[in-house]
Amino acid sequence: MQFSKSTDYALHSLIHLGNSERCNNVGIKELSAELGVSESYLSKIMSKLRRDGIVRAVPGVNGGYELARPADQITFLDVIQVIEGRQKLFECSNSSSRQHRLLAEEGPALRDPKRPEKNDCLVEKVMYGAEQHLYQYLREQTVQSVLDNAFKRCTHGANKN
Amino acid sequence: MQFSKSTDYALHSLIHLGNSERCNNVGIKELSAELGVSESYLSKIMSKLRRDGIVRAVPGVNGGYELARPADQITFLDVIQVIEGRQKLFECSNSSSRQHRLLAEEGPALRDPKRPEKNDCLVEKVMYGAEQHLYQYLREQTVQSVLDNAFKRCTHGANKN
DNA sequence: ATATTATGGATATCAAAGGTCTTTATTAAC
DNA sequence: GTTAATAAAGACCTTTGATATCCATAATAT
Repeated sequence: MQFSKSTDYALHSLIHLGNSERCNNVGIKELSAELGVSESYLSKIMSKLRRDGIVRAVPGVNGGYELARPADQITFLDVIQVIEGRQKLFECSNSSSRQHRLLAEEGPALRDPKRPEKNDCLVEKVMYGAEQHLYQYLREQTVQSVLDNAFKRCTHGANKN
Repeated sequence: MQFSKSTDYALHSLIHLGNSERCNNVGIKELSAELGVSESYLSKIMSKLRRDGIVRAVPGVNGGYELARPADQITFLDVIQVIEGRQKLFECSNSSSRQHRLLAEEGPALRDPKRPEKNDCLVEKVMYGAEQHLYQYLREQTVQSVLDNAFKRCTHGANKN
């Protein structure tokens, strides 16, 4: 269970965009040189980010990418969900097994006839909690907060001058 | 980014073991029938759990598996780390890129010569935080707590009698 | 001894990640 | 208008990991 390299590339690209001057598009050449990834592969990732409204892109001479909204409104969760997809972190693969009938048994009379055997898996419930915890944290982390951290370290170092 | 089916199988198997009588081994036949997975595949997963000290196994007639320690001392994190491995959730793939030299630059004089360019990635730092949050939650969830939940629901339903 | 059960190795299959190349569409500058 | 630069999209390839099966071996109770 690991985040993909694509997520890595996407996050670093966005940080670079957030760090460069406003109203100044950054081309795929610059980005790919910056990250050490091929232009063709990185451009696929940027296209995904564009389709999801994270960045804007203009083709043509002097074209390139820029953030589609302020850096403090682009969360890590946004980026991760674009790149990794939006499936649940965990899905029980055998909801109809005997174990679930036993563990989830509350007496047939109590069963809601509208939701026959959905969401009965207690393991899934726990893991869904894990997902919510993780997502809450990732929602609080933004492109801007990373830039702020970097800046803090710079000025901290510059105090000596 | 999703947990594997193997993790699913492992967790459900452990819950079944925790739910069955003490001093009574459960064979791979019973487990695989319970979960609807092949014996050969599930046995590989159980072997992993055994090598990591989560379950005990005895071969031979009437052999099988049992929990190696009390169910409240087997956390979800334990199981996940055995099955999914212990790599970090996120590893920066380009720590030596220009971006990191820029963002992590605190002035050459401030650099710790012992740790030249390790752990300089701010994205990795954020994601490490995410990992710690997730792990903290998963450490609090045990095989026993799932069984308790199931039991609570049963007695709750049985109140009507 | 024999039947039963777990273990480990070899192998097969399939999907997804990671990556390249080519063609097309769009834009600025000349 | 032509051209050079740039993003977009699709076809394709390779590698890797998850999932799974099968067989031979070891251990154990009866």
